[in-house]
Amino acid sequence: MAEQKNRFEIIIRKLRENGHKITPQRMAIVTILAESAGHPSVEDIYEQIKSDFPTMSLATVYRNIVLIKSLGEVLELGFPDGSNRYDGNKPFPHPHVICIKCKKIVDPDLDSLDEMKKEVAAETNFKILNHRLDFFGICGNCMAEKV
Amino acid sequence: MAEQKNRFEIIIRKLRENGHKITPQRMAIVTILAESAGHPSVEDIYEQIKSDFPTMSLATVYRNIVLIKSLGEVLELGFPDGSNRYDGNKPFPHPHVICIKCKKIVDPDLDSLDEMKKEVAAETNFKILNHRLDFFGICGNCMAEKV
DNA sequence: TTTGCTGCAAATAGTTTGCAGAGAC
DNA sequence: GTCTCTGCAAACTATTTGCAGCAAA
Repeated sequence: MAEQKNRFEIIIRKLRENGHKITPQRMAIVTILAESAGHPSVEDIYEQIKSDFPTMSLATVYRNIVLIKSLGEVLELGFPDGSNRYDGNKPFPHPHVICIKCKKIVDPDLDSLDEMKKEVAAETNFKILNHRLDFFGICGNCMAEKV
Repeated sequence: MAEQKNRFEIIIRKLRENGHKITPQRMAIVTILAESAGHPSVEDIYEQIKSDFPTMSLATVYRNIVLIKSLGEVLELGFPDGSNRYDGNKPFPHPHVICIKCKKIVDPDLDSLDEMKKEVAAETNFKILNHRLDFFGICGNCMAEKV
C-alpha cells in the first residue's frame, strides 16, 4: 500500500515540476494508474472514473496517458490484438505473463533477463535501450475450469 | 534461397490442402511473405505488388494475411506505435532486435529463452503457449552516423 | 459449374485534434 | 488574470466487411 501511495505522489510531483496543473480528473486518472490493479486499459480507466465524474471524456484519459507516458511514469503494454493496457505502478520494462482466456496479467520475477540483454547487445552490435518480454498462456485457474 | 523457395512452397501447399484457391494476387503476397526481407508491413506488401497488379487492393492483402496467419504460416509483429509487420520466413516466435532510428529488424540467436520459459511456467503456474521478446535500441550504423 | 476470391466502397474501432468555455494557480 | 485543461464533436488511421462480378478448380 505504501508503495502505491508513493507512486501516486511521485507522479503528481513530476506533473507539478513540469508545470502541469493538478485537476480532479487528472488526479483520478493518476490514482488508478498508480495502483494499476490488473493493468487497466483506457476503457477501464474511463469506466472507473465516470461514476465520480459523469462528464469525463475518453479524450481526457488519452491525453493524460500520453502526458504521463512522456514523463516516463507509465508503461504501455501493447498486445497482439491491438489493445493497450497500462502499468503506472512499475513504469519500467518488465516481463508479463498473460492468460489468453481470462486476460489476467502476472508479473513474474526473472533475473536472467539482464544477462540476455548483454548477450544480445554483444551479438548484434546494438545499443539496447528498451525491451519487451511477454509470455502468453493459460493460467492455473482457467486450466482447472476447462470443460 | 533454397529456404525461401521452401517457405513459398510450404505456404502454397498448406493453402491448397485447406481448400483455398491459388490466385495470382495470393501468390504475389505469399512470395513476399515467404522471403519477408526486412519484415514487411501490410503497406509495404501492397506497394510492392501494386506495380505488377495495378488493381490490387489493400483489403486483399489484409484478407490474405489473416488467412495465412490462421494457418500458422506467418508471424505478426505488433509494435508499440501500433504498426504491424510480418515474418512468413520464420513463422514461429523468436526474438527481435529493432533499431528505433532506421527501423531495421535483426533476428539474434538466443538459446537461454527455452529455459526462461520453463522458469516462468514453474513460477506462475501458467501453461505457456507463446511468447514475444523484442529488444529496442540503436544499431551500429545509426550510432556511427549520429551527428 | 461451383465456390471462393477480388476490388471497390462503406463501415468500424481506437485514438487524436480543434475549439470554446471552465478551472487551477 | 493567465494559461492550461476539459468536454464535445469531428477528424483521422488502420483494419474489416458487404456486395457484385470474376476466375480457379
